[in-house]
Amino acid sequence: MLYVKVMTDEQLETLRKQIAVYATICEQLVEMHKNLTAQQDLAGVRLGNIYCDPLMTSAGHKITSRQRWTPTPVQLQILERIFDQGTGTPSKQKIKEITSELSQHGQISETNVYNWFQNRRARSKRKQQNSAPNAAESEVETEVDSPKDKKTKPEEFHSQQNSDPRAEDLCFQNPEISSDLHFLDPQSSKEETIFPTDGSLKPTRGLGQMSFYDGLLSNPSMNVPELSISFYHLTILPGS
Amino acid sequence: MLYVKVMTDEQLETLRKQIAVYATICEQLVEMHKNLTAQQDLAGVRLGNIYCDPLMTSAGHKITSRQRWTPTPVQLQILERIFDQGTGTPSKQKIKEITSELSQHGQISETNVYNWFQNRRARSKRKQQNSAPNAAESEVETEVDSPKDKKTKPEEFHSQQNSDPRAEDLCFQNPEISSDLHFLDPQSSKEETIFPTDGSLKPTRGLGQMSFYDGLLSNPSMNVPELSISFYHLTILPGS
DNA sequence: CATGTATGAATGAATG
DNA sequence: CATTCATTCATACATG
Repeated sequence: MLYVKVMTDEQLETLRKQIAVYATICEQLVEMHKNLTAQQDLAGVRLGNIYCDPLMTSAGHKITSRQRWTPTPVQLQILERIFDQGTGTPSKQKIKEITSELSQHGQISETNVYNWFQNRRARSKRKQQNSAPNAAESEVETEVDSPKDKKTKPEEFHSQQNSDPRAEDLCFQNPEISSDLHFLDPQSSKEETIFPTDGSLKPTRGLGQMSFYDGLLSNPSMNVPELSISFYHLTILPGS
Repeated sequence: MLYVKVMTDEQLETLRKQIAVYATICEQLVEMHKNLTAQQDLAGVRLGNIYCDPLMTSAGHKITSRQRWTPTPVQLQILERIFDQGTGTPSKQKIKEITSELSQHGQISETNVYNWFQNRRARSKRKQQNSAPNAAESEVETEVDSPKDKKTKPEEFHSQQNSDPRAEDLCFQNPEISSDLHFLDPQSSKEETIFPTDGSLKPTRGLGQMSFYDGLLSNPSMNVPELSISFYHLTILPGS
């Protein structure tokens, strides 16, 4: 069963504007901050580091944990990008290069990179097979910026929705999805995107724990993540 | 002919996350600024702030909280039983079977089952070794448990999807706002908003703490908007 | 309404 | 690669 969200143009427009405000705010904030730090230089605080967490309480023991490597936002971004480029074979050499590059954005080892790719691929695959059946016109799946979305897959709907669609008048009965639903051809005509930018930030998980600078100021391009969501065009034909 | 935009759950989720990043960035910037300024005109004034909390506006929509799967009593019971049977290896195939069975007692997916066993085993083991080996010198290890750091993290939106338990029969659940798409089932309107409008998304964060950015954030044109876009729920019944 | 706990999920690393 | 383990995160839920 296909299951989607629908927006009117008006809603889309609103969303677009609202998000634009966010982008603006972020840019401004960053700009302001830069000026500020430029003035007094220091600002040593910056690399606040994540896991320090002085609030750890319990007195006595310090934060000794943290053995597991955790990619910083930038690193993750880069990794994802590389991953998307399809070069599914991170050769030994490649690994070294990547590691080298990523090390500029934080602690990292070749093993980390290796494992990352290993896991990324495996999970990406498993996720795919799990949501395969539902993919009617899978190609329509615009890349929504994402490589392979997270684990979230359209919950298995208990199969039994086999009964003939009865509420035809109110429903979208679609004997053949393609006949009732006309998606914009993803290839020929570009679909609409909220923002035309390339955007490729995958906020995989809370960023709160990572050094903010890793994600912003350390980033060469020093920019706020761009948003790029594409939508399908759904044309509703007068029901039968 | 009606004409609307369509989003899949994946896309919606991506959008949600991406926007969350903006919120996080704003929050972090504010936090950083706080640290910076704290160096120069430390302490003092800043506390004068009042918690204007202008963003807490909270339109108060009861965001449909459907994220984490929660096993029903029956399901749990079954799971436990299977677990006790010792078959520590819920093979792929077995998972399917179990899932299939449990689905008769409520929404559930293979992933859920998989995770459940994974966690069950792990925790079962940890508990065991946590109480048994006490005889040994536990020495310094006063707090074996999880550090449970209290780092103040920005809200993160998890939401996976899955959604209404029973949407198969109706097709278009439409929120009130648009009369555009009015041809469907007005009775069961289940509107969804991208974000809870309770302000948790805003860079606001704690109470009065931003002094420098107050102006910015308060600027009418810059004010972070309430991100609340409603979507229609469009369910496409499988053609026969 | 704040704080603590149980637990579903995400993910780095290890093993075959 | 395919699976599995271990650790950590974040939220649901119970408590005072």
